[in-house]
Amino acid sequence: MQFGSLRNRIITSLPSDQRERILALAEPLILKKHMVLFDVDEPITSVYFVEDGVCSLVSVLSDGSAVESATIGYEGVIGLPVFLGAVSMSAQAFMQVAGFGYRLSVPDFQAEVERSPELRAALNRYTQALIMLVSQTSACNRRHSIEERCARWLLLTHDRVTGDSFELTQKFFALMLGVRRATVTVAAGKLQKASLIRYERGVITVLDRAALEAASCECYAIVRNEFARLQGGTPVANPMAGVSVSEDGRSTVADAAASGRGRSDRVFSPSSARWK
Amino acid sequence: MQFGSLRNRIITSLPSDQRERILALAEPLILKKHMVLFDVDEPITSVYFVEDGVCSLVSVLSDGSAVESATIGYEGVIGLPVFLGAVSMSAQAFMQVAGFGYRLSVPDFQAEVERSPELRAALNRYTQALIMLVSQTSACNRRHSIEERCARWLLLTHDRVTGDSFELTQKFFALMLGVRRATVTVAAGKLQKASLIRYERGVITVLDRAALEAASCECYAIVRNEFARLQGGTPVANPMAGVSVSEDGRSTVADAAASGRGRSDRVFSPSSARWK
DNA sequence: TTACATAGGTACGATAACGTACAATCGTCG
DNA sequence: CGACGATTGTACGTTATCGTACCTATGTAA
Repeated sequence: MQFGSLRNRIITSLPSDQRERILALAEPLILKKHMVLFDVDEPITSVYFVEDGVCSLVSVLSDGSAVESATIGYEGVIGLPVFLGAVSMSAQAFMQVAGFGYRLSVPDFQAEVERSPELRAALNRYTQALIMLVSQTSACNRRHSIEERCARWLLLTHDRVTGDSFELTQKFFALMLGVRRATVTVAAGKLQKASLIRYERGVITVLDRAALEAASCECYAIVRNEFARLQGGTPVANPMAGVSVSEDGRSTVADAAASGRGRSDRVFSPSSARWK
Repeated sequence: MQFGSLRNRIITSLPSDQRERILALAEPLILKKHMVLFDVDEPITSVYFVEDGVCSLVSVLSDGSAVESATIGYEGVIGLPVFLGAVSMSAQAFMQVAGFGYRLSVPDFQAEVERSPELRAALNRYTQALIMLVSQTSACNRRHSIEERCARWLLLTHDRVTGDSFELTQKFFALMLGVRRATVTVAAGKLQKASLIRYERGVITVLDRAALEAASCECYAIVRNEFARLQGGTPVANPMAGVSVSEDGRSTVADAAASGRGRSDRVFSPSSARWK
């Protein structure tokens, strides 16, 4: 991946004249490892269109710990709060895996948003995708095992970087997943022993992507499919089809809980509480 | 709270002519308990402005379990995916605590969005608030104890309903927090023994709000303050100030992790990795 | 009045992840 | 070259929460 081979999905979705106008205004720059693109409650001064690499959006807790709520790569943009009318956010965005991208000053960005309905539409769709990503990650963090979440995270990252290797120490991996480093060592160790990945002093290599997908929870596929649907990639059959909603398409979580069948029950009942 | 005493923050933020136009188009309706406002991957046909009660946005997992990623009340709207250019979402929205609100058909809603910059701005700000809520909830779900999360959830709900009592069985409470019902029984039992709440056959009563705030994690205050900041309520000093960011205002989570000090370290180091 | 479903309380062994600590290896820099 | 920091691997006792089951109380409907 080199400068010039544009792949940022927001920018590439624009008509060519707008694309070129933005690129003329934007400053291409290397996004170094751990570079902070915006910080907790500090004014956002630039908006970044990632081309390569992975940026982590993390929520910081008062005990000093932090948990990743989203990863952002070439499919998105860093600085959405500006688009949404805020000047800052109670979260931090920093580069987890180094790469590069384009930087636009907030005034330039706002001017482009103002004059381009296509840009607004692309940002709106990305916002929707981000909400879905953060929601799914939230549920995943609560219910899925470390090993599944490791695999999910590696897949999301692999999708966003060039090649099969990227820099990531277990310390940062643990930070992202909200667990101890030692927990990551064990979980990633299992993936390593099964030859799905290789880990060596801060560099991780994906060896068997298909097996990694099998080792991950459904969250990866759900997220990938939603992004494809919203950004026009290749949609894949939703893995939740036939599971979360029964054949009549009217069943609900509320019903499943209300009807007294537990969370491991895979078939929901027909709805009765549903609004008529 | 009666029909007529408008308090939905999106609608009340609009100029009076627009407010009345929307209310003329909208259908007031009772939002019954467990009514499903939109469902996983099903087309969203109406947008709801909540006036009273609480709607839960939940992610459904393939084992049939579900976890709440956001609560929505009079401060927001159900159907944001439509505003953001999607027709459905891989999540379910259903009334957790009954109430009432206004319903707008998707075409009417889209027409209003089209002609009102103020509505778009309000929806944008709410979208930003929602992203922050979901992110914070995600981190909270991963790191905070059940008791803290119980308290947080009760406070968020208490803010959105009329009076100090509302209907909520432990089964649904557990569903929201992503834990077993028995776990909620124990955690809520502690809050009850301490006289912070009272629990009786599906009705929960907040007895000591101040103590409940003390029992909750910081997430409640962070979320409340961010909503106030974005929607023009009464901002309160951010409880994270001085914790997540050191005096020079340039410290980062990345640095805290990179510098070898653990997650329980409350002071972050000055930044060196930060972009220059 | 009886039967039944719903709601909440409790128990108990199982287990995933925790906090902490320490050792081994490797790279870098004085 | 030698010291030190960074990275990974491993261990051990602890703890929060799990899965499951069972009991009681209460409201509701036959």
